[in-house]
Amino acid sequence: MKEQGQGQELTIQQVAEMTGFSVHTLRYYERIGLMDPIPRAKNGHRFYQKNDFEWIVLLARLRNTGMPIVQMQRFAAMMRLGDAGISQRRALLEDHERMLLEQAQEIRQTLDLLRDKIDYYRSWEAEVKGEIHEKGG
Amino acid sequence: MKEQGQGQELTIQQVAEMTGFSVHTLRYYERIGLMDPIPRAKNGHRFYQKNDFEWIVLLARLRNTGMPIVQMQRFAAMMRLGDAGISQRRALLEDHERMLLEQAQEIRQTLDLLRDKIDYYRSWEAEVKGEIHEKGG
DNA sequence: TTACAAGTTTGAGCACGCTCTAAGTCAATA
DNA sequence: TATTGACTTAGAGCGTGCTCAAACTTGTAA
Repeated sequence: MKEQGQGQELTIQQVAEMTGFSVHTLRYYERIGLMDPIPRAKNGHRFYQKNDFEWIVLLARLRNTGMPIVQMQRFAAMMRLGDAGISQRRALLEDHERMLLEQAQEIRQTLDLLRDKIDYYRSWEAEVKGEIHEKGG
Repeated sequence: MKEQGQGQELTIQQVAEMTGFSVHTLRYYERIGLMDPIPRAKNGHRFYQKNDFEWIVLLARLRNTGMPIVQMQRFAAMMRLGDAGISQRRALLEDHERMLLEQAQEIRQTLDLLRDKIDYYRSWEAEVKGEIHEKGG
């Protein structure tokens, strides 16, 4: 029995490979309420559907950009509220958007600094090499 | 005795305020070798000089952009090598540069996604509001 | 039918990066 | 002289986010 329904199911391994989460982490996230309970096959194994997968991809993006678990839990809770949670969900995403803009600026400034230093090291290396060359003949 | 030398010294408090690190963290960083030992006044209090301060600002940028402590320790060790450490230092900074470029891309993609969702929520909110308005008269 | 691979659960363990505590020193002020 | 406040040290403690361990079930392949 390789397929359970319309053949759209993914095993936990497959989801792990596709999202970058470990299987441990996927189970952990389900445990702490970041996902609704994933449907199980008769043998107890999870099978993930398309909409589960898309939710996990969203979680991955949020997590990879530094959203704390507790905030993702709040977001998941708002999802369960349906209409009643829309404004809160928007507010939470707008908060994260602001965070990312700040993060992006810090990265830009640090990239500028790094490039200055790298250039400086490069010229220093050239100089040292030049001296060695002179010394060496 | 408010000033110790040319009046360029900073207390640990001042450095903390200026860099965003806590005084605890500044002492911790010194302990674990991220900074050379900071000179002390007769009473044992640290006084930070301009070059100490600049090094700490660099540490702050690296840390704020996600460089792990152990990598900063390697970088600090390379500083102590002088000329011999230049190429390694450049390589380490180039590694971090690459990391930041990836991070920046992840942020851009996530910002796109967030904006889509925020727009979607906004239109959803307008719709729900509209229905309430109709119902309410 | 025996072995193996892939999954399950609950709970413990761990790496990282601080953060705090306790006990003490010192200089300035009331 | 007593108190206050900012600092010192060494070491313990803690929050976050996984990550692993142990014991078990199930389905497939030899």
